[in-house]
Amino acid sequence: MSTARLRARKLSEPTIARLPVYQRIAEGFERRGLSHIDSRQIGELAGVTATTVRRDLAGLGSFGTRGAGYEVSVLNERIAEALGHDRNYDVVVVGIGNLGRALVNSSNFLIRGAQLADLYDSDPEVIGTEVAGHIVKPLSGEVTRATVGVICVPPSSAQEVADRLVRADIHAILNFAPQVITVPLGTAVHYVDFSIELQILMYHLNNGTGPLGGGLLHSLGIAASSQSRGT
Amino acid sequence: MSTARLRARKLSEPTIARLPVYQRIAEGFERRGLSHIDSRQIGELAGVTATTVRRDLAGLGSFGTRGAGYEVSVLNERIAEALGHDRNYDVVVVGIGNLGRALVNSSNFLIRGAQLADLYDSDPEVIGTEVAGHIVKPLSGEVTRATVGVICVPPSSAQEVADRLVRADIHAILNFAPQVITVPLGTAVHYVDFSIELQILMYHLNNGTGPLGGGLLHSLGIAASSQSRGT
DNA sequence: GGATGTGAAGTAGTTCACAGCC
DNA sequence: GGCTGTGAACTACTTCACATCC
Repeated sequence: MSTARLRARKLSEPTIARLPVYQRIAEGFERRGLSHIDSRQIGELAGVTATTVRRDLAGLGSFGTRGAGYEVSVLNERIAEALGHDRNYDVVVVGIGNLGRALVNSSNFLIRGAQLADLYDSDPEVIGTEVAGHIVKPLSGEVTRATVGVICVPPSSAQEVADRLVRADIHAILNFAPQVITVPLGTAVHYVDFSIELQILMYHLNNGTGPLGGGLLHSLGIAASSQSRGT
Repeated sequence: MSTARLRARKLSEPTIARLPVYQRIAEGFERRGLSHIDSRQIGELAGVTATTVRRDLAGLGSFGTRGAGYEVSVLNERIAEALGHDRNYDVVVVGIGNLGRALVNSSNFLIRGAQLADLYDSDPEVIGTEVAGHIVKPLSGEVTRATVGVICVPPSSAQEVADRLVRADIHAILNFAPQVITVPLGTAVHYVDFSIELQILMYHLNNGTGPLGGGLLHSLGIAASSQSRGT
């Protein structure tokens, strides 16, 4: 592996959260047939300064061209590498209600490097139906071995589902249920809560000048990710 | 001026993003009939240190009791105030597909201070049906005056919908479509992108020790909002 | 000329450590 | 005893400014 060195670099959390944004921008340029992009353009679209973009990208190795910017195909490639998109992780989704359907049908959710392995639900009406090209399986059975498990069930059954995923030897969980779940040491849980962004918006509305009243065209809030210890 | 509420205090962005998490934890304690909670407990459940919790809460005024912690009802109240939950903002949702339905039916999305005003869709099959107690209106008509507009349509029509919301004098937009939209100065747009959290998870999987490989019980990531390309 | 990449400076956020109070 | 609230120290992140290279 000649590219092993890229793995070794440790990127800061804010940087990691911005890379997917840059990548989407680069993909847009690529679709439009543009071959180059510079840090100022990325910054404007991403809502951050050009300097921040350059710092972030410098962390992936120096692949920009002075005077010309970044080649979009290379940019895409480097970000994909950095984020582990060359890996093809299997993703299982549990809970095929509105949210689960929205996710698996989204052009956006399953990006390169993540592939849908299986869908599970407990509702007999849903089991056996086809969603996003997959037959929904009963939750009662065995869960496929996969890398990432996504929980889209109501909060009341989130913990039960988490336990099941853990039993299936899944060590990375993305939890969309508004419910704190506990898992054994060595398993990662990330929580996604779309009400938080609404609440942040409300805070700023309520307080006049935030990052938005300030007259900016748009504001960018970045994921804060952290961890806790438990039982 | 000092009679005014805690409004005046300016909270840091990371603090604002954590408050909704603390609030959910406090609500959980309240439901379980517990009257007090301390910073260490909140920290463990939220995935941050006890010191961070105390700093954050100190920003809302000193309402803890030394030796005993925080009274959950007071804690809830203070956070609600700080986030502007006493305001009752009207929220309109455009795009009643899977995602729109998931949002409006979620116990979680519409929190105190935000109330659903109207739902819109362009699909004749959907218009006129009842969702979450509201009759879905045609997007072709006039959009109700509201405080916050939520976009849940496919990326290709996101800009068009944004224009319409702006015309309806809405100055705060929450965009779930993976598409950068441009709005006039003075309008705030927050982006929610649930693939980002998955990508962060993948990065850490790929790199072994992240905030998760470190052997922690679980990590807490907060929904990311971001920005991508436009036009 | 024009844009990257990066030391140096500046700013924001977190953690330490402990005084203060219950 | 226990836990809050906070100055002080520390760490992380961002921005400035410019040397560097195409």
